[in-house]
Amino acid sequence: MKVDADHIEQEIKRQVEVIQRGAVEIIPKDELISKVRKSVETGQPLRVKLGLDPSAPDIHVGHVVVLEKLRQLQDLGHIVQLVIGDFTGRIGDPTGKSETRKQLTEEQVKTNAKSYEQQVFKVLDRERTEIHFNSTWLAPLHFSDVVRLASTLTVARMLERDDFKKRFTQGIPISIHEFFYPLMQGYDSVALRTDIELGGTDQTFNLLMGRTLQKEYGLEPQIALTMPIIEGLDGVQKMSKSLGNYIGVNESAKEIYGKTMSLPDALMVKYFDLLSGLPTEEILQIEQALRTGELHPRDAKMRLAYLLTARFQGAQAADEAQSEFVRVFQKHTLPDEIPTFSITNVDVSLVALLVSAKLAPSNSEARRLIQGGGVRIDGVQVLDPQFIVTPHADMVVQVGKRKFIRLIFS
RNA sequence: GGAGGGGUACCAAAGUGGCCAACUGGGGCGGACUGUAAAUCCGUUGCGAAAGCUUCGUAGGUUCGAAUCCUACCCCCUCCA
Repeated sequence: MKVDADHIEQEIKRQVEVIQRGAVEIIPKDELISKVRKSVETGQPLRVKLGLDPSAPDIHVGHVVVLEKLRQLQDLGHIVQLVIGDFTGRIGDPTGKSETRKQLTEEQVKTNAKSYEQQVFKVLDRERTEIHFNSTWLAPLHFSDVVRLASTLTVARMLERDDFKKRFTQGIPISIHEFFYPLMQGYDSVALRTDIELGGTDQTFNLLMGRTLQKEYGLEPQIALTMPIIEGLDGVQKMSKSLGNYIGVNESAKEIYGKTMSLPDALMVKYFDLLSGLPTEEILQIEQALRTGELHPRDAKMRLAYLLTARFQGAQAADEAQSEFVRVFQKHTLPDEIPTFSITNVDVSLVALLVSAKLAPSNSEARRLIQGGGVRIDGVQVLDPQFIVTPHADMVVQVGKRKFIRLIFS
């Protein structure tokens, strides 16, 4: 009897430790412990929610930080609830700070959901994942329900949220309906009886909203678990699609490898921590070796790039990407595979060729590239914007460091 | 409902009748240096081979000539109610 009790205590401790690792905040921690306890004692898995924006089905490694944690929870026996915010998406967001969010049709939502599944299961366990669409419970709500929902919050409370506060004080518009997004997300947790909700630290407010609303509806409040936001390729701003500083899990092995290599050194350890999947001790070793100069930062980064590539595109693709990288960027030889571009065997201006091969967006841009020394033919820099190309088969045209085409005759 | 301020390129921000395809900074792109890192330096950043053409919230108007002046409209912000 006593042995059993010890065992349970141990298991609780183990689970809480795993859940805690790498997390920024767990609000509140003692409730997490009691939820885990209940789950261990009853054998009832916890329901762990993650909301997804239906309009942007490209998962990047910033999301993976959170997915990774979800996976760990699954491995502890818990259940993941993926909520696709199709209702939110269908309303659209006319004031989205980056760009007007388009309203999505049902068709698009479906396609995007498929795409999510394909990507998300590179990390998550399909067997322990439920997929929900929040229109299921949000669409049938009456206006009176909505008002009731809204009445639980005050404007002052809403303005506690960082970006609202910032925009408010800076005089940047906030539409009333934006206040509903946190409410909707919180209501998802009510509908699904969520035990733990995950998100980046920028989601803290929304995650807490779930707690507030659950209490309001007489449910046990969820735990908010936040994970660090990872900086993108520029090393400064958070990784996001709209900033174009991301590494997507669906990108080609070459891209993933190359983009990882272009990360600022300062970010390496963080990436190792949150994304490599290596055991903590090993990461500490790498960190140490980097500090003492024992390990060349380039080699550490190559290791990281390899691990990430292998994770999303498989070991074989990672091998290829790595040798390709060495060949093209370290030895400056031609890449293994160069996209071909077929032309007829007549002289063309280099400018026209660059544009038709999509190596440059416009003639003017093409000319600038040439004058700026960014264009090579068969490895030889061409500086004359009037240059006329007399093509031969297998001629290689290069723009910048990474864009190549090989000519073939049609 | 009233009063005032404002909308300029990817972003921020100058420009208030010709010298403006539009200062400057950021970002992007290209080059040099490297480890496709960072930092630094250089070039470039509407289209067009060029003449030139289309751009400064939208639509009209005044003028030899407008981002700049006028009219209407749309949008944003602040204060008051």
